[in-house]
Amino acid sequence: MQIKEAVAALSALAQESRLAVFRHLVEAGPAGDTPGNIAASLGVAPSTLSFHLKELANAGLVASRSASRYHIYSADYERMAALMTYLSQNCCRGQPDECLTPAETGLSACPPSSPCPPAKKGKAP
Amino acid sequence: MQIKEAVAALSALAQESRLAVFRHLVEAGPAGDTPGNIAASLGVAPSTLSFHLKELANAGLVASRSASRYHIYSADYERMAALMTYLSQNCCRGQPDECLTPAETGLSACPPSSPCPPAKKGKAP
DNA sequence: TGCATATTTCCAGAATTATCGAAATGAGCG
DNA sequence: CGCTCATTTCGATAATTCTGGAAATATGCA
Repeated sequence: MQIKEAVAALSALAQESRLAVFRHLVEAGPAGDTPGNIAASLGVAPSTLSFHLKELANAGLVASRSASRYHIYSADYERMAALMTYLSQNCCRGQPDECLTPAETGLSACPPSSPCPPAKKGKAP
Repeated sequence: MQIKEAVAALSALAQESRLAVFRHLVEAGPAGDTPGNIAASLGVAPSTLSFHLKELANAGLVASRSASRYHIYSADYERMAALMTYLSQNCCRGQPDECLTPAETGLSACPPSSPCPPAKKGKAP
């Protein structure tokens, strides 16, 4: 992922309505949901929701498909994971001892490209 | 983490200069860096950088401390990890079979609060 | 104390974004 | 073929954000 794509994805999520939409779709899972349902569920105008869905789609965070006369949007889990990887890339460079451990966060803060050794107990100066 | 905090953190990162600053600090590790160095390294005016650092600090993504006559900013890895956890919360609900596996991403897409079973091979409808 | 340097605050202008009503588009169904 | 409903596009307005120059503040040192 490149910085422009990352900014696009982060911008897409950096807005309360859109973050709510995205989380709604994350919870909906691969089955996704229709704009009508989402708009009703979040209480925004259909045109507003359409604007937000387009933003999310442009950022690659959601995908759409058609089923009968409905459109169905769903979250793109791979894109989400790619964004997370980008954010933590090169963490700990030169100071691996201080890197956050998976146990502390529930997530690995370091992707495979910059593996994170077990934390020791030293403190930063 | 609550939605307002998440939006604040995402907004802070959703800007090219600021994302570059944050990544610079992530690479710098716990040792951090001074505004002067960061501004020179990224080619932005000191006042502009100060504005961005304040945004990142308000979002809790960076911390600052003083050393001699310098200020030193550093990335807050825990906050970053909390944001990632928030983004993937409740993923797969009701459809765990489709959840992205750690092996596919290099990251666990599912935090401990909604553990992600091994993916099977079924496809979404 | 007073100077030098690092950093932040204040200000104003330019650019971008969020919102929703009204109108246009698209897809199925009778 | 034309109706109907779901969704998107258009347009206009309001609000927010990014930017850097100038001035203010802070810190250490002579």
